[in-house]
Amino acid sequence: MSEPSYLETLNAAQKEAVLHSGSPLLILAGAGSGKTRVITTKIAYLVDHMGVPPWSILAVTFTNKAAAEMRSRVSRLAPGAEEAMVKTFHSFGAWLLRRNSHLLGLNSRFSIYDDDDAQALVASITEDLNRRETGFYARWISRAKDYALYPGDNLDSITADPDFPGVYARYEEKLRTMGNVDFGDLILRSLELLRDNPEVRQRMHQRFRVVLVDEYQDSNVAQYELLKQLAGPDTYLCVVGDDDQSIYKFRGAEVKNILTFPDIFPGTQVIKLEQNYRSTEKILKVASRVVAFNQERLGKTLWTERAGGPTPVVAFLSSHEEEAEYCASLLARGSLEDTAILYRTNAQSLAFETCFARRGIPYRIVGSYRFYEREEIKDILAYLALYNNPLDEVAFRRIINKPKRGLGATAVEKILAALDSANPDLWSAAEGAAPGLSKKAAAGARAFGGVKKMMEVAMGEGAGEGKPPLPLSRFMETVIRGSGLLEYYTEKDEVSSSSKVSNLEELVHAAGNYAPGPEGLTQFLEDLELDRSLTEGEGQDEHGVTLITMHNTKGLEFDRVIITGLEEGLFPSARSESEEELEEERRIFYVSLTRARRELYLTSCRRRQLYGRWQTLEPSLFLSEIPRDVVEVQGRIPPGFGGPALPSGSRDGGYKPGTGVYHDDYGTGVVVKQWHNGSELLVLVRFESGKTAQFIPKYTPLEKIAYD
DNA sequence: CTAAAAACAATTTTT
DNA sequence: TTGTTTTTAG
Repeated sequence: MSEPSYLETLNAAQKEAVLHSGSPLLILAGAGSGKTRVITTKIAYLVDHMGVPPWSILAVTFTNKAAAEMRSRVSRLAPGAEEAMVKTFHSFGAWLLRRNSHLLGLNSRFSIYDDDDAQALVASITEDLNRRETGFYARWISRAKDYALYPGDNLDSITADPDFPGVYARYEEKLRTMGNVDFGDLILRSLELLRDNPEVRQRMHQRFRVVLVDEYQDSNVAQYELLKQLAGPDTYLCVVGDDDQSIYKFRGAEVKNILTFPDIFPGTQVIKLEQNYRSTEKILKVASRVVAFNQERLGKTLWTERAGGPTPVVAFLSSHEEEAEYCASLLARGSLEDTAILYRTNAQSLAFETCFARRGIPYRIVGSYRFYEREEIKDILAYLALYNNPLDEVAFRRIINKPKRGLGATAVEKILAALDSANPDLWSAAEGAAPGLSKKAAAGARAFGGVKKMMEVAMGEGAGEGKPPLPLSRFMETVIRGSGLLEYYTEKDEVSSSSKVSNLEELVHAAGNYAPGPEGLTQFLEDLELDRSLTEGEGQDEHGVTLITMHNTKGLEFDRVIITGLEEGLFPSARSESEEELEEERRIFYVSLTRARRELYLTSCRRRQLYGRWQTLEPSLFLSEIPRDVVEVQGRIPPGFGGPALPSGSRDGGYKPGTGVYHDDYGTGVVVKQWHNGSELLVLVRFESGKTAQFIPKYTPLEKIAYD
């Protein structure tokens, strides 16, 4: 058979990766090395030339955007190959659970709880916890599930909180009684399903002969375990990733998954894609030198044929305001669309927004508003979720008194207590509990029960049995009006000139693409739950310079990249104290650097307003890791830059005598002396008040300030 | 129950 | 400084 034309343009390593077969394959794909191209070509080739039926191929990604991109590129390469299943890990889990809900005791129309819902569930099973605390528990539960840990397991690695195992256990119990799942369950319960049901597992092995995983360095332990279950003796397994671009540890991503892949799957062949097609040689040099400081890596060396290009610039500036001005002056030439301004924290965007608005420079901020997280959207979705699963207590609590029906905390408890065989669901429990409630509350409870009947009629179920279901968009309108939310939000919009009603209309519009009836509704809800970028908010200008967090740039590229805020405490973040965390910050830097095609600027400010207070900052450790001869330095060069990298232990030790500090109780003062007592650093400070005090900066918040 | 005052934190984020 | 949550007063 002749070679298809799409193979001709690949380099040797890429081609080898596409043609490889017969053993597990790990593709280590450096930034800009044509990773997506290889993976999509591989799928096309398998279908076109290896006789693999497309439906027996499973390709897993981490984001919906990546899945959509992959799907469209595959179908362009080989018509027919788009039959391959390309899904995110989570949507694959949902697909699997939906088909096997009976084996796991799930409601067949289960809903998927997001982080907010999970937190609401924590709140409902605990007492006297504020939002912060329930948030902690919800996050710990989610993290435990990332690591495939159950309430009975040793959870010390998650938190030392003694109440955590109990809260986690009650959370799980409640979730299972309701028959719903959270995000973590999409992976964890899929894993259980395959592990405990040999028939299901074998069926999957027969169905999926080829399993591909993209961005494997982002996978967590549960996903890794799921992958092991999915890989049968005859499954062709191929994972693609870059250990240097693993930047999601804080949400459970485990670099070890990719580092140890060859050990776990014996016989693995490793192919490295090291030719970079994106950046100039000079940019790559900066990136390579910096990331080489990391110990925990497999080690690759990116190279390129793109010699020449402008020398990367390091600019030392006096303040964040000057930083914004500096960016603005750069933007005076070149294209706005091809430029991105990167920062570590979202709060940093403000200075740029202010400056650019004043100067009339159009900009767009990536990833700020989320349609799905809006109050009115979540409200209406809660009505639908409770319709689909009438035991969904989280949805119930959200909407029972919204709009106001005169049902307070007492009434809610009475209704929940009325759940029994006569009133097996929360709608009828509300009606059943009515006689025991105050007159006003009783009327409200009956009205609430009535909403369900109205929904049934529109859906052609229950009270509406025999009638054809309304189109889904008409059904949505019925719910919005019948629940009373339309009136409620119309009024709110008038008072606070918001546009909640039009957001609801947008949701109705989106429902128009789905089939009428319960199946369409369930699919609609699942799509919304799993893809929250689906209906991005209005946003600012579609064109203009891009303002974006470093994390959000993953997978993107720009002609010109400006990385801002290279200061100790900001980037690397003050929160990253261990060597491991510092390495993760360095990978974030690496990802940021490798986004640039041609021009690269790095800025570092001497002073910056943080949390409303001016702070003096030292240049980032990372700047000292860049060799002087590969960059051009602008501005006043601070001492220490350009020398050997500082040992990481001394990063925070800078309380030289004369350093200005601020203490919340004592006020401003000057360091008199600093010394070490064993491993602890101590400082003696004389305050303006005349008082003198001694601190261990590690435990006492002392802010360094400019003192003159 | 609402509105005003006080207290309190404040990375990174997809599913 | 900012936005949010909790407390308090009415």
